[in-house]
Amino acid sequence: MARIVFMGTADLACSILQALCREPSLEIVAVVSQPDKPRGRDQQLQATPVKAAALRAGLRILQPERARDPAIVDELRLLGPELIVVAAYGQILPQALLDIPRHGCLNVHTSLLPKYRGAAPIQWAILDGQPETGVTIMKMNAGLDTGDIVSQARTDIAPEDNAQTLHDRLARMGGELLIATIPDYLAGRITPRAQSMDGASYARKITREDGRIDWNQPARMLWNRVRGLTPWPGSFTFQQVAGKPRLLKIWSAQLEETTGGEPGKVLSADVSGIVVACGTGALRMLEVQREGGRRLSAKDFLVGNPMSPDERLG
RNA sequence: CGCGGGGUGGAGCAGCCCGGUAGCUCGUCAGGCUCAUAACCUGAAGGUCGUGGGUUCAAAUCCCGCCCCCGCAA
Repeated sequence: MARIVFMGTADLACSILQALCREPSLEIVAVVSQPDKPRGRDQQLQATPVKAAALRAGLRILQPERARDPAIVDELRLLGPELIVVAAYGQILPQALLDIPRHGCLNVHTSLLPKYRGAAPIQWAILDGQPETGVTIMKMNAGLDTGDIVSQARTDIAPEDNAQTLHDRLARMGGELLIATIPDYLAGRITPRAQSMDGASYARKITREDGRIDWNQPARMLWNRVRGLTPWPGSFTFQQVAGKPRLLKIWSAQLEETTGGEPGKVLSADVSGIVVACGTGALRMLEVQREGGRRLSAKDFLVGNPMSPDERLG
């Protein structure tokens, strides 16, 4: 049995951890996750998804404030792992930590490296309108997602995909690929190859403001924005209600070939959706949610929240 | 106690501030009209107004507790 330490924090990492747990040839000697943080409406301390999963699995949990803390590096060294697997951990790991396992550290990254290194590869792949993306297993080095590639798997980005569906698919693929890769990797049957110099890009963190819809942009870009930022942070616009702007989140939409009308103008609003003019083309909003309200189909939304053609959103 | 919105027939909302016959749009059912329709007309069914208590002659409406949903923030 190979002794393994797992490091991860977000939901994605849970899927990876669970895949590792199902593998009888691996022994997970410890799980490292970020400290509990205030979350939710009440700002209460909450365990990270990975910590919760590790607790259920009865695994040993470490939650250092900083991974570069010498104390935690020493503690991990004492555990004597042959391999460390990292997924969506959220901190840069120091060389001293990377050097601990005999076989180094493997990272599961949800993009086809060297494209979309960094924090939000799934969202940016959709935002950029990429036809495909994938998952990469790499041998970590001190850089940000710059390690040598061990294995990759790709998948098409479908029109129906959003950041959630793609995330879930890549999480599953990542777990499967990792399980398939580890035996060969540990046996030395895989030679990691360096990432190509060109084609590299960086997927910076998404912020709430990225969700703001600018109706002057082409419909296709806004469509990608809606899909790429669902479910978090979500894209949003504003509707003027009684002279005050009211937040309106857009959960799903379709591209509309219709043209004409000033950007932001409502072209039609009925059971088939709310069509809004964009810089180029139009966007048909299918599911929306106003502040304080729940997520509704355009049909249900319009019943109690009238929206008239000529109205201007933004 | 981080800020804020909300829980009213099956769905979405109005009514609450200024207590006194529960309203609107949609859906459902029945009938009619139409070549036809997510169309139109007529009629009908369907609600302990989240929950517990209080104030009052009278509470969806005012006061207090509790549960649940959601936006911001993280």
